[in-house]
Amino acid sequence: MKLITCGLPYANGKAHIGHLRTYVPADVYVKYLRMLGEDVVFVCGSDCHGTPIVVNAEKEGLEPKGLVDIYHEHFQKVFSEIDIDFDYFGRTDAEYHHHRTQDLVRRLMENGYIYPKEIELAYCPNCNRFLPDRYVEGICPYCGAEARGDECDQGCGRHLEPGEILQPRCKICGSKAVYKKQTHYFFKLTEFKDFLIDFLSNLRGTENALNYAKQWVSAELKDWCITRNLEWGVKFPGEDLVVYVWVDAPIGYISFTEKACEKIGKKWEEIWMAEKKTSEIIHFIGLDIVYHHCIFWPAMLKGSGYSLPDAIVASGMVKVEGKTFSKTRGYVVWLEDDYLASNLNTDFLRYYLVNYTSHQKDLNFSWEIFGDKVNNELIANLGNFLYRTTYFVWKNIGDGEKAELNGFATPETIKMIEETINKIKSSLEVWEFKALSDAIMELSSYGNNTFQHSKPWELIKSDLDSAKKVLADCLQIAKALVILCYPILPKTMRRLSKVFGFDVERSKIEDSLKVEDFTIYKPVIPFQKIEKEKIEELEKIMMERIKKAISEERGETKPDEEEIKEEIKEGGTMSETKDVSSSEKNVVSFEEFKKLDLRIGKIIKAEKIEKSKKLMRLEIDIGDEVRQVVAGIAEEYKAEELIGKLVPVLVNMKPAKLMGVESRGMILAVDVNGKPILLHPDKDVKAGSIIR
RNA sequence: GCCGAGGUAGCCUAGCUGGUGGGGCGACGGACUCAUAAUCCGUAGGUCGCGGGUUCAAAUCCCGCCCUCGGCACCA
Repeated sequence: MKLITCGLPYANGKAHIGHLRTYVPADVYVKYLRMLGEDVVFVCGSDCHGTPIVVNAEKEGLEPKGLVDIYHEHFQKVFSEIDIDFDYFGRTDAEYHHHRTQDLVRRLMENGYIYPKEIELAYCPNCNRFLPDRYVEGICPYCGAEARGDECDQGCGRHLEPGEILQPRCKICGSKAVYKKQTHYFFKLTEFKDFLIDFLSNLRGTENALNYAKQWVSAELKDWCITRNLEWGVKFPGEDLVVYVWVDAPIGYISFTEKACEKIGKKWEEIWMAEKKTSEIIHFIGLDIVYHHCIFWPAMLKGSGYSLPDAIVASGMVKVEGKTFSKTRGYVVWLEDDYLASNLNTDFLRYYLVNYTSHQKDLNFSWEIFGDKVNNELIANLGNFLYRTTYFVWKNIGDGEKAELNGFATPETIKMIEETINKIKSSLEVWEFKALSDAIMELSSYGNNTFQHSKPWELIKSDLDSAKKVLADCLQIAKALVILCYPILPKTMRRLSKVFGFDVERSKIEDSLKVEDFTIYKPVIPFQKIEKEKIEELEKIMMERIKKAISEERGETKPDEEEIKEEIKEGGTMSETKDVSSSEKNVVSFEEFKKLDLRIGKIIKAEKIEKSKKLMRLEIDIGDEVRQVVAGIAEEYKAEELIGKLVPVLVNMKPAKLMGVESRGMILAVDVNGKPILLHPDKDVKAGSIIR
């Protein structure tokens, strides 16, 4: 038995193309395994806990559950329309999931892997409560950017542990938060280091995932705070706390498997209980959650006696129109509002996602390429062959109802199909769905070739027997294609299998090799071609969204269409192209220059920042005030020699924090191979003198 | 800066135990008409990121460098 899972969608926003980048290949994989006779369980579900959901629900005037209901239903609907057929699509706020989570946590406690520790947490005196990570805003201790309590989302992107953030403020009322002590619980991740190194060396999956994970484990591991102050979530046993959402979310793989097995009559213990395990566990995830699946998750499972995953398959990132996927910047394709609303065949999208590039690589989604691929590959090659073959037989051999062809395929044809099947099998082993679908398209091409060169339209007039021979070969290929394409194009192939008088959903791969007589019922046109206008319409929708996002970002000027097209062509974001050098554009207007507040400052105090290699804390007199500036010059200059020196200062530099020290301004220096050389005015001038 | 993954015709890619660089899409020309102007045949298009080296022979091995993407790090 094999268990296949997909990373859980967070029930806080709508489904977009990024989700499908993982789910479609996983579904394709599952459908092939089933056709190959494997016993498969396929599960997924909504990730329902965590602060963002609580915050958003509050914003919408809903209970968390109410918000989750909306998105849970949305995801289910979208997945079923796109023929992603999970055996069970659960939700982590369900009772059975809480039960499983608590069981796992208890086992970890019993085995001594969880310990309490008093930590300082942000507390809002005004709201009179502890602030969960996402309710806190402040300064990232690593890069100095504005950050959320759990993650430096604007700056360096680092995960922040509770209590790490500097200058915390309450996100709800905006007032300054204070630190208060409270006991939380930690998972001894550090004890699993050796285990993880060993585990990862045996883990299968895509290299993109495994390489990352190995890199992380060999670096420093920290114990992991697994409790939070929140009402919404799985109660931590014996405390008025909730387990961290990243602890309970993956446990959904277990709890959803239980429900799935209940439904289809299998034993979930054979999958998930270490001592009873007889099955394989394969996780399909996005590249962004490799850390959780390759580090936290196996350690949790190991520590609690559950089974370990056998393979982690990570899909590459999604780009939209050549740009990094971004909901806020408008580079996104919404499944319901964009794709499903367009009434395009959902199989088209499945084909694109599977066939554009290797599963591990970044996938670029562009409506223009989409239209080209569908019209020129899917329809012109595959669709055309299926239709021309079945239609020709039905029209020339049949009696209006159906056509019965006495004729059998030749061994050469069977061999060709066999080769295709072998390619499919070997591609599945390494999760290469592009190679797989290319092999199928090759078979279709071979079919077109056979048809074209044998000229049945001429033979039928002179030599009916020869014509039938040719047609039998073509029909065999066509029927094989219906079967072999089904996992990728389920909707279409279900329809087409009826033309051949069988149900492809119940077929096995080997059925495509079965040589038999054919009966063809009235053919259907496999795919509807995509009109140019449709593509333009969809491009326009995206364009409008990007335009809106840019104007929101800029605050005023609205970019025109040409500008965006230009920008898509060039690559690089709007803001990047604005100030990044590209010969002509690399010209600064006087207006722009005026924005810089450059002055001469006098260094009145200097001291090296402890524990830092390069950083120097400076106090600089800039005329009307004394500024604290951090500069990376400690390797080149000693504190004593800096006192009294006049240096150029960019006064209105965005403030930042470095090594926990605030820096308000930036001193200018010459860069010689990365080493700073300070600049001094030619004559002695007053501190605060303007530079221009 | 460090660590990964990459850089092969306009785009997606195969080839990476070394031996005259394959395929698909697009472009161009032709053939055909059963077919959703689909198909089939042919042509053009590549300094295989750059520079060295090993070798009779390198996209393929070694060294250095550049660029892209992702992760990490004390960029101000």
